[in-house]
Amino acid sequence: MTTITIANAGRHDGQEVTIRGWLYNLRESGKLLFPIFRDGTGIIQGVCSLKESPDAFNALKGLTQESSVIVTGKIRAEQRAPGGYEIGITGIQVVQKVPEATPFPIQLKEHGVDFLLDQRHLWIRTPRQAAILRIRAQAVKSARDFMDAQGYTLTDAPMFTPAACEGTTTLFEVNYIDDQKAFLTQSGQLYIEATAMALGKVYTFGPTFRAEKSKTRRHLTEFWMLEPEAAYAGLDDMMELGEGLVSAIVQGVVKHRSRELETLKRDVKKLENIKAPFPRITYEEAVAVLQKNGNPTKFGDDFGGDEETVISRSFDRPVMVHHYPSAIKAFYMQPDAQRPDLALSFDMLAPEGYGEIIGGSQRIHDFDLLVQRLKQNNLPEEAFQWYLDLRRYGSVPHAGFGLGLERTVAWICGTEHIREVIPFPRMLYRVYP
RNA sequence: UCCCCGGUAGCUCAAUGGUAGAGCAUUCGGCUGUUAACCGAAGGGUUGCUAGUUCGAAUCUAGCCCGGGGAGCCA
Repeated sequence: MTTITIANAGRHDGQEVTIRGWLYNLRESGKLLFPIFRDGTGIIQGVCSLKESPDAFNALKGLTQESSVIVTGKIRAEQRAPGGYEIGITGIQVVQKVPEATPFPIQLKEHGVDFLLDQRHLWIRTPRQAAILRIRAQAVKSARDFMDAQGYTLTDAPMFTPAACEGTTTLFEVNYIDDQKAFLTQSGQLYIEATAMALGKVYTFGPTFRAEKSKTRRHLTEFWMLEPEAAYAGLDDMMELGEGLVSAIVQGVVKHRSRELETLKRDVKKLENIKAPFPRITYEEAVAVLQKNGNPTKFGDDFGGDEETVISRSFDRPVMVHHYPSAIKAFYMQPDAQRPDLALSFDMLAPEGYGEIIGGSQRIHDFDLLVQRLKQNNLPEEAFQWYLDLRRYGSVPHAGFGLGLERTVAWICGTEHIREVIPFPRMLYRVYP
């Protein structure tokens, strides 16, 4: 007997097969049962009649949702079945029956956010959530394949750090060994600046932690970030890399996860259009776009969610806004030679109102300027000595950016909130399950 | 930290000052092509907590707790 996955059921039309999975739903119609099974790759309807398979019928009748089962039967094309194929059940083994006293809490209907988040360990079994997690995995694979093909080497940054990377955002403090203080990283950037000077072109990809009191659909306390850094690279190099990376991620998902996008009812045409080059506008041009749309933003203001939405809605592809004022950007960003009040920085804003998915810049490579900026930002110089070493020993112009994985995947999936695109979201006031 | 919204059965919601209800889920019964199946019946409630107003509070008031969305900040 061949054991198959439901996703491949169509290839076994007419064959007797085994499916190992769970009971997703059961419709009973007298002496005829219509169970729907899932196995993580998809769902398929089964048919079981009392007359033809009495043993299987009795095992299945009244069986509770999410009971684990091993089913044997014949695959056949069937117009009336969801998905076009069904399995005519000849045998069933119940691996574990969900007790009636404790039924599976997630039903085939709408549920509230609070409830679903409390049940996240079970929520991920639903077809929609499973599709999202597969798309996330594909996005990671496409991103890493692209970076590797571009000659970038993965160099992992530490999770424990002795000080802030940017000083402004709130850090999680942890007790390190023998009463030392340490913090959970908020970015691997400072460390990959070091590995970039060792290896040339590098990136880091892993979780980062921000103890910000942010309660919005775009924020997680723990999120994953892919950060490239390259020696002898400038702002334009990073914008080119960024548009190539995002194109590769989106096209990889479109190519390999069309079934999942269909499950999510995502408009794939909008994604197929996401190909480099992306539009680029300066900060000053972006301010003009905002003012034309009646937004009160003036030169020198930073953009909030509303502003990002207005700007990104003006384009059908991600747009890169560059040359922000230094005053509203991080201390380590290189000023423009012609316009010292502007930083060689850029943000990439995703379309459809999803906002910033990349933030990047060329870094300050001059020792004295960096020391000056540390002082201006009241950052402890002692903690940054190793970082300053990178400007003492063969300093070169270099640049990089950070891509937020969850924001990118949320946009690709079209989800309302980024909490759905990570298996177990960590948010303000929520660390369960 | 601030602003806005919410908390009623396991779940999704109704009841706006006068006996706390429906659908789903669960249990029992019926149905040979169902599509979140359908039909009939049953069990299931300290209306987030505390105090107050009132003859009477799920409903009005105050405080607190919990959750959601947003601002700031950021990916």
